[in-house]
Formats: sequence, structure tokens, C-alpha cells
Amino acid sequence: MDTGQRRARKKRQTRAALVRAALELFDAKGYEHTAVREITDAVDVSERTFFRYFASKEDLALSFARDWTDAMLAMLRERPASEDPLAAMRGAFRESVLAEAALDAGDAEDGEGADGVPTYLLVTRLIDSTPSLLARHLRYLHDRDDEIVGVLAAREGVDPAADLRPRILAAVFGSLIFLANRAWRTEGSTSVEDMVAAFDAHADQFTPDLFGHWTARP
Amino acid sequence: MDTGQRRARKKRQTRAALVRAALELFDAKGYEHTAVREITDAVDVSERTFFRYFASKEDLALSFARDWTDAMLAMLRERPASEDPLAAMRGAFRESVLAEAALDAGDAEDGEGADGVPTYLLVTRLIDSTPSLLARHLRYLHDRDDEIVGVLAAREGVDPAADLRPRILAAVFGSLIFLANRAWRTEGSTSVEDMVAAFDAHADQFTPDLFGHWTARP
DNA sequence: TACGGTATGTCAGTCAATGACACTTTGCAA
DNA sequence: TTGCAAAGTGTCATTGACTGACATACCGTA
Repeated sequence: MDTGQRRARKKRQTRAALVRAALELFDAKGYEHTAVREITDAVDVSERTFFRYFASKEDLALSFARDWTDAMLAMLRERPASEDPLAAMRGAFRESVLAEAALDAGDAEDGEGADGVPTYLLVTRLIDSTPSLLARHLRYLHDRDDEIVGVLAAREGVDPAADLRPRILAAVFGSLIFLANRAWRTEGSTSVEDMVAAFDAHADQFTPDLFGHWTARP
Repeated sequence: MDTGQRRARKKRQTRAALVRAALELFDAKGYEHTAVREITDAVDVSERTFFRYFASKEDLALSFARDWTDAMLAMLRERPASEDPLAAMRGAFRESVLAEAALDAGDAEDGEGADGVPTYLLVTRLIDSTPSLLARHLRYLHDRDDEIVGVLAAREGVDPAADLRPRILAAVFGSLIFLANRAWRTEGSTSVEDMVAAFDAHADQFTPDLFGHWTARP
């Protein structure tokens, strides 16, 4: 249906230019203080065009989160059945983060993001520091939880409507990602490997002694 | 500082009138299709006044959620130390929901909400069916998780910065509430007791067999 | 009663988002 | 090559949430 090459390429370019300009502006002056107008001026397209590419300003800011979630779900589906649910999610997380980071390094033609900062970090920081974006992002994750639940339930052969375990695990997973991300950024690292390590350290803490009364841990 | 009685009373009245009018309109025509203007017209105040009472339209819609969270936290703090964390949260949930429902029944001068529908149900339904509200609500809960974590950690004497158990439990708690709420509404009940029962049924499923591979449950 | 502070109204303006319509470019076929 | 239809874009007008500045009405108190 869309055999046209030049046309498709131009679209991709415009879209990429909008995202790039937007992220730079967001990083420089903050999300709230960046008007759509400024973004479109930087790329020299009309404001109307912006909204033909993105449903909203938030939509643009979260486009990376969407890509990552897609990747993570794809990885999760491919995990061997021998892994238990938690192990599968940990594996899927690791693989998807590394894959996205590689992609990012790939199309970083003249230095990533503003200067040397990987997009993954840029976007995470942006979301976590912008209340309205954080809200949208949480809802987005919440929406996609259903898919995670579906995959986990299928893997383990349980009924997701009656058995809450997949649902609970998905919720916990989301929390762990959030906390690990924040911890990672606090430590000031920009390496994706460190991010994955931070996640693993957090996931290690998710153990059965969560139930009953708690006693101090080693 | 504010000994004036008439003044304070009028403020409360205006605020209550705005909330009441808003909820009725939201219920009748939906959140998105209700303009702030319509709400203020119904109460006969200026649009500017609305924004002096509420930071945003969303702020008004979520004011009940705030009240409930306050109540739930207060209850949680009062739970006996003998209860393990999960039991304490279950108790706090039950008590706070029943308390808020009683409050609601109290000031429902001429029939609750639109007609006989308890505010708790009205608001829950509204949030769950309005994407932008759901987003804000999720962020709100996320923000207040810190407080829950603090209480749980203090109860059990663990360090919330190093020990993730309180955090994870708070996240799971949020999920359980959501799911129980939805299940309850699906069943068509408007009784708060049923809501509490639904929550308990869900919480019962949160057990240590969450770890490792899953086997079918009885 | 007069004063000071607080609640409210009015007005103008910003910004995100959407619909309607016109114009230009591109892909493809006669 | 020409010509047409679709896709992409621009322009304009409009709605609706929200904010700041300033004026006005109101209440509690000296």
C-alpha cells in the first residue's frame, strides 16, 4: 500500500526531527515551559503538522516508552518456558533495555541527545521530573499491564481472570523498574549496564519473606 | 486566625456546591464533555473562583480520593503492632472505606449523588472511565505510596531505603484495590460491604506461592 | 463606623488541541 | 509525458483549561 519510498522517508525524517528538537528543548527548558510552537519552529513545520504526527505533546514525550514496552513484551514472549515468571521478566527486562540502548547508539548521528546522554536516561529523567508526564506514563504502563498478564498467564497455564498472580507480578515488576531507575540516576551513572545491574539488585529483594512479619535482612 | 464563622461556612458551602454540581454533570454527560463554565454556571460563581478552590478540573474530581487516602493512612497508623503488614493494610482498608461511606451517607441531604448512588461508587466509576483522570489518579497514588511505605517500615522496624518490602507491598496493595473495585462494579453491587468483601477475596489470593512456577489453584 | 484583609468578579491573555478548507507534492498509470 | 488521486502540509478560526493583574464587594474587628 505504501510503496512510495521518498514519501515514507520524508515522514520518518520529519518525525525524527520533531522528536529530536523536542527532547533537546525539554532538556534545556523543561517540558512544561516548552511550547509546541517552539518545537515546530525549530523544525520549520506548522503547529498543525505536529498534531498530525503526535496525538499530543505528551504522546511525543512517551513515544520512547512505547517502543521500549513493545520490545520488552516481545522479549518476554520469547523467554524459555523453563524459566519461572519472575526469571522470565528479569530476562526480558535485561534484553529489552540492552536492545533499545544499542538502537539508540546506532542512530545517534552527531552525539546522542543533548550531549552524550543516552536517550534512555534523558527520557526517564524527563518523565520522572514532570508530574503530568509521570501521570500519563503510569497510565500507559497500567494499560499495557494486561498484555504482560496475558503472556505470564499463558506461560504458566493459569486463568488470568481468576488467578491474580500474573497481575500482581506485573504490578511489582513496574514498581521495581521505577525504583531501580531512580536509584540508578541518583548514583549518577549513564551506563545502561549499570541500570540493568540496579534492576537486578532490586529484583533480588523480591522474595517470599515478604509475607508475615518482617525481620531484619543481612 | 480564622475566627470568622460566617465566612468559613460560606466557603465550605461554595466548595461543596461546586463538587456536587460537578459530580452530577460528570455523571450525566461525562467528565470531558463538561466545561468548567457549566459547573460554575450551575453554582453561579465565576470561572475564576472555581480555580481558586481547585487547582484544576482534575483536582476537583480527585478530591474524594484524597480524603479517602487520608483516612486510610490514619487507620493504618492506628493498627495494632501485632498485625503483620498485609493484615494491617487489609484492616486499614476495610475501616477507611466504611468510615468514608458513613460520612457520605451523613451529608447526603437529598439523596446521594445523582440518585441513590453512593459517592464512592460514582467517583470510582468516573475515574476508571476517564483516561485523563485515571492518569492523574495513578500518579496521586504513586505519590502517596511514600507515606504508606513510611508507616509500614516504621511498624516493622526496617529501613525503607534499603529494604524494598514495604514498597512492594504498597504497590501490590494499590493493584488489589483497583482490581477489587473493578470486579465489584462489574457485579453491579452498590453496597460498600460488597466492595470490602471483594477486596478481601482478592487479598486472599496474595500468597507465597507467587514465587517459582505456578500450579493451578483449587 | 472605619479600616484591613479576604473572597470574588472582570478582563485579557497563553497554550494545547481540533475541525474545516485550501494548496502543494508525490506516486502511479494512461 | 501528462494528468489525476491521494497524501502531506499550511492557514484560519475556535474551544477550553488555566493564569495574572486589577478592581470591587464582603466580613470581622477595633
